[in-house]
Amino acid sequence: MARAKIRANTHGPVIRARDPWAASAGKTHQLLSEEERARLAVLASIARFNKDEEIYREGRRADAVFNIITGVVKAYRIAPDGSERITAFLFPGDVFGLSEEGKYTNAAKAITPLAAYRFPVSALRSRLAKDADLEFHVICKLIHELRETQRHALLLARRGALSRVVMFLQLLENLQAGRGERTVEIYLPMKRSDIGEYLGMSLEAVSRAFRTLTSRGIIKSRDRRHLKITDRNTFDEIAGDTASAS
Amino acid sequence: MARAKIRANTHGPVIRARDPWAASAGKTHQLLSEEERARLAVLASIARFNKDEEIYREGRRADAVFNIITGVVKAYRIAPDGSERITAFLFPGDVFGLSEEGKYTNAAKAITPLAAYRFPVSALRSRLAKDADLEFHVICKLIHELRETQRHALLLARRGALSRVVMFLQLLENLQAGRGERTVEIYLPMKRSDIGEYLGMSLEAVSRAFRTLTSRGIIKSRDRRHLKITDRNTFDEIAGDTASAS
DNA sequence: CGTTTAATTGAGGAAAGTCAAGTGAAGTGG
DNA sequence: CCACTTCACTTGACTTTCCTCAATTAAACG
Repeated sequence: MARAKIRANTHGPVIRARDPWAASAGKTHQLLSEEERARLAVLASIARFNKDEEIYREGRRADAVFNIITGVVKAYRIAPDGSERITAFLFPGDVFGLSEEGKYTNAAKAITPLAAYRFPVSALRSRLAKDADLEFHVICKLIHELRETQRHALLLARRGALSRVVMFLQLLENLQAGRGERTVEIYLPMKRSDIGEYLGMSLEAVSRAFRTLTSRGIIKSRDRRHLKITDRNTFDEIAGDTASAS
Repeated sequence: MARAKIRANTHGPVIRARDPWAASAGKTHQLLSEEERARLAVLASIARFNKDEEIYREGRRADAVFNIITGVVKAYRIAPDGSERITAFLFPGDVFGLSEEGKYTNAAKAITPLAAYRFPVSALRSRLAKDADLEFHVICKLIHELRETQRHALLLARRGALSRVVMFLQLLENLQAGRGERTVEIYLPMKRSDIGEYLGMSLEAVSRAFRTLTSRGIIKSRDRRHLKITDRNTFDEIAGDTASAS
């Protein structure tokens, strides 16, 4: 972990995405060349946050964009009734802190200890203006994020609680695979309530869905954060789509 | 209508979005300069489609990107059980046809008569590589679309049918306002079933929601495609957020 | 080891989905 | 121009599902 951090630190930012044009079998890869990473690294400082530490709040003046080195972030909004809605979970290689009219559109909080590059928007903007290649990579990353968000919307359009949870597990599995990690076990870095807020359902419903999946022998959990898929066929059937696609 | 078409045709593509950095009071504006429009126009041909005509299918090789001149498009996917899920409605100034691994990620169909610029991806890519300003505008548009999609996800996370329908109407109203059209009346170019598929609920539920809103005196419909908001306070209250924000 | 926070489980009620029938609108052909 | 056919939409009755409230158990932290 410390090792990985130092490596990333030394070589500069990593932006992971799927190429919108070339075939890549669902794998994400690093978009930036060594040279680009170096040029970007000089703009950035490294920011660290503790678990559960707030990074920024919705509506605050957006002065920086972040790129995750290690750790997991949740992006969320507070509904007028005080409830939280999670819009995305962000992992190493992801970018967050995009703004609208100069203000952050969601809040962001670290849900694990976090290390991230911090880019002042002004510096980043002028760098972008001079570097068409880099701009192109930003476009690729944005298209990638757009797809992920569409996927989230697709998930939320699902009626059944089981479908949603299964799609969510698929999502995590794909992300893990995309980062090149082992996928025999799925790791859930977030709480049940966070899952519920991401899936648009109560945490009780999430809990019940896990129980149902376990009792049907579809998944098996080592502890509350680690589980294995023991019946892939039924799993994919509940998900209802051909897993790896998109 | 014919007039607008000719104007757009003469001057080239229009890409509407909110600026991610400057304040713009929720208004979208044209991102491209006259010069850029001219440079883009030479790459494009104009494609026309009839109402209900399919433009492309999910998974097809993505050879072109489109920019709407007039008309409305729905982007959708067919779920494995045969049901349709609408991911977005697209209006004049919007871009569609983004791909992943060289393939369209959704299908697209015209829901009104449609005129659109058609850009071959190869030509567009090489044009982009030479034009940093244009790339920047593409980035702005993508960020804008990302927000819209997040908004859609946020909408889908809502529990109540009324909330969803009201948020949907807000969305249409904002889009109309952003395009500079009159907003005394909201125009719904799509069918009830399309609305249902966008909102993740049955068309019956949509119908019932409209009835409830009408009977409570919150909206008043001239016909099935035109309605007015007669009680803005209650309307915004049901939507639950401060309307114009984001 | 005790306290706090996270997660599970159960019972009851509200809400939307499904099925099915009926009404209204639009487009077609005589 | 009108009758007929078709498609879009509305409305009702019934069923399923998940949310809410509340009580318990399990895990994490000092």
